[in-house]
Amino acid sequence: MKDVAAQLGVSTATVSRALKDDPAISLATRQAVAEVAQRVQYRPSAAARRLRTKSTSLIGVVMQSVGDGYIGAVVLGIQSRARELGYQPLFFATEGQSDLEAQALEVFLSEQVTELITVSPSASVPRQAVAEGLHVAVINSDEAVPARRIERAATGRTLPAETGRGAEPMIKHIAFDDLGAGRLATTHLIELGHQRFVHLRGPNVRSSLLRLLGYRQALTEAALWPQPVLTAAEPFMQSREAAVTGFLEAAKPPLAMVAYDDMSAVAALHAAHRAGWRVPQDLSVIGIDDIQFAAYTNPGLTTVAQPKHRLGALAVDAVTERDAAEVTVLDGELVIRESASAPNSGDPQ
Amino acid sequence: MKDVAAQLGVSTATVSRALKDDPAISLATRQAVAEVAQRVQYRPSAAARRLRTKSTSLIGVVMQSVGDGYIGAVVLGIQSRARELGYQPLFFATEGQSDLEAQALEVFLSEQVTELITVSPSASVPRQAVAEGLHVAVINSDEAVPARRIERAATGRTLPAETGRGAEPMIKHIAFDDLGAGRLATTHLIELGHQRFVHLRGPNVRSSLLRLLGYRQALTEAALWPQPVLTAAEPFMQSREAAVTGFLEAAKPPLAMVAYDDMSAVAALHAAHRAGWRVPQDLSVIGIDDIQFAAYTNPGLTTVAQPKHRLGALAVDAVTERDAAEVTVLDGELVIRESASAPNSGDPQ
DNA sequence: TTGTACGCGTTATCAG
DNA sequence: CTGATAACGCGTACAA
Repeated sequence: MKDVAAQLGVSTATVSRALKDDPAISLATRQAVAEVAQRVQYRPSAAARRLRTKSTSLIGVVMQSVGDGYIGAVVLGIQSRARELGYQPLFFATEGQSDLEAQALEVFLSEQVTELITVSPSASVPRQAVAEGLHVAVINSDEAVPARRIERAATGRTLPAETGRGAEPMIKHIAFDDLGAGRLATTHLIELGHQRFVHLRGPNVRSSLLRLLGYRQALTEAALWPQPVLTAAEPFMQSREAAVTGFLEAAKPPLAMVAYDDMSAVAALHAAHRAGWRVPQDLSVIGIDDIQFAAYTNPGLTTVAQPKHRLGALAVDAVTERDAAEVTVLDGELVIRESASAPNSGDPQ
Repeated sequence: MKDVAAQLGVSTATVSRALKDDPAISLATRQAVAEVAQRVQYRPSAAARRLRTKSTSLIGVVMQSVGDGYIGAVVLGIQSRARELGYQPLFFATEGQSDLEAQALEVFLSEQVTELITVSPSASVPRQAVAEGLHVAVINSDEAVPARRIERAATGRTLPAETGRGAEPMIKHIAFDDLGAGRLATTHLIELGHQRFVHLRGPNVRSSLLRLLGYRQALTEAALWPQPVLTAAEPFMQSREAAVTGFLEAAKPPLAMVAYDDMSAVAALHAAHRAGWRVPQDLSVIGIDDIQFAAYTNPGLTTVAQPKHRLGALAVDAVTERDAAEVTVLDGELVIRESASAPNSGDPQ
C-alpha cells in the first residue's frame, strides 16, 4: 500500500479509502489508485486488516467427516454461500474424535472467528461456542432441539426468532424435516398400493426417531398401523443386513420397506438379494437422504432427497444475519427410481 | 497478553518468550506465565502473529469438488497431517469453474499462504502459484508431468529433487501409480485364469492413459495381447453403460473386464445386469480407486485401492519440507471382493 | 534473566 | 477532499 501511495504521491490513508470506493475521495484519485494498485499487483493483507478491524469475515465449520457424500454436499452449500457474502470458511473435520472438536474451537478462537456452523458433532461444541460469544448455527443437530419444537416447526415450517433480548446470541437450527420425510416415504409406498410394511430404523438419534414417527403417522392415518419395525444392533452395514435377513426369513412377499437412510436401504438391498427376494417385485425399498450413490445402486434407489446444498447455504445465512429464524426446517423431495413399485407388479417399470 | 503481563508484573516480552518455552526465561516465571495464561484464557491472535512474522503456517488447498468420496478421503489426509505439523489448511472447492480457481489463488495470496496443494484442477493454478513464489504440490496431476517421467518413477518409486539451484521452488508431484494399478488389476484377472479381456477406458487424461498402458503391458507379458478396449463417448455413467451394453451384445461369456475406475465399474455392473450377464460368473469386473461405495455395490467390487489418505499426507510433507522428492509415486493395493472370479466358476465364492 | 522499543499493513480519528 | 497519526497484538533486536 505504501508503494501505491508513493507512486501517486498521496498518503496511504487515501489509498485505503480509495480502494474501498469511499465517496469522500475524488473520482479521479479513486481511479488512479485503482489503476496503480492493479499494476503493482497490490494484495491487501488479510492479517493486517483483521488486526485493525476486529471483524474477520471468517466462518468456522466443524463436521464429522467430509468423505461420506452427505456432508460433502452440505459443505459445498456452505462454501458457495459464504463466498457470495464475502466470508472465508475454515473447515475442520473431527472424524468423530471429541478432542479434535475442542481443538477446532481453539483454532477458531485464535483466528478470531465469530461465526460457527456445525454439522452434527457433539452438542458441547455449539454450547461452548455460544458461551464464547460466537454466532452459531447447527445443521441437523442430533439432540439440541426439543422434539416437540421440531415437530411444531415441521408443520409450520419456520418459527420466528425468540422475542427475548434480541442482542443475545443463540443457537440457530437448520434442519431437514425428518418427520415429513418419514411420512413422505411411507405415503409413497401406501399410494403404490402396499398393505404390508416394515421399517428399518436407525440409531438412537433425533433423525432416526423422527423418521420412525413419520412412518407411524402415515400408516396410522391410512388405518394400516401397526406394522413391524426392525432395529439393527449397531449402525454398521453388517448389523443392518443381519436384521433384514432375519426378518425376511420369516416373511412373505410382497413387502414394502422404509429404510432409515440410503445406506440402510443399500444394506436392505443386499440382504434381499442374498435371500432371493427380488427388488422391487417382491420387496419395495425406499431410502431417505439421496446420497450421490443412490442413483447407482442396483436397482436405482427410490428415496426422499435432503436439500443438502440449501441446508448449508441457509446455515450461512442464519449465522450472518442478526435476525434469522431460530429454527428453519426444510422439506424433503421424493426421488423416484426403481427400487419401489406396486406390489405384485411383474414389471418393475 | 498485556493482561497476563500486568497480572504478573512482568513485561509482555517476557510473556511472549515464556509462552514459547524460551530457555532464556527462568523456569519459575515460565510456569507462572503458563498458569496465568491458562487462567485468563489467553488466546494468541493468529492475525497479529502473522503480521509480525511473515510465516503464516497456512496451506491452501484447491480441489474440484469435495462430494465425490475420492477427494474427500484425500482431503482428510491433508488435514490430519497438516495439523500434526501445525499448519492450518484453507480449503477451496472450485466445482470445475475456472474463474473460481483464479479466485482461490487470489484469496490465498491475500492470506499470505505460502504452501499450496492442488487436487487435479487445471494446470494453470499450480503454474501461477509457483510464479508467485509459493511452494506447490500437485496430487494426481492430470498432465503436468511428462508421461515418461512418471513411467520411470513408477518403476524406481521416487526421483530425487532436481539438482539445479535448490532455492528455486518447483512443483512437487504426488501421484498414484496408475500404470501399476492397471497392471495389477489385469494381472489379477490373468491369474484367475481368464483368457478374454476387455478394458473400459476413461477420458483423455493421464490417469486413464496410464491405466490403459498397464492393461496392455500385463496382457502383452502374458502373451495375451491384443484385447479390446472400450471407449465411452463422454465421462458420464450413461455413456459408459451404453458402451458396455453395445459390447456385451456381440460377446460371449466368460469375459474379464478392467474398468478405468470404480464408477466405470459400477456402470459396467449395471450394463451387465441389464444384459443378463451374471457377475462374476459370466463377467468378472475389476475397478480402480476403491471409493467408499465399492464395498456396497452388488456384488461387492474387487478393485485396486488408491492410498488416498497417504496421498494427502505426503502432499503436505512435500510442500512443507524444503528437500522433498520432486515426484513421489504410491502403489495401489488389491482389494478382493466378489465381482471377479475364475472364469466358468459356478460359485462366485 | 528480563525490559524497552519498534514495526509488521491496515484502518479510524481528527485536523486541515 | 486529503494527510498525519495512532493503534490493533505480537515478536525480536538491543540494551540492561
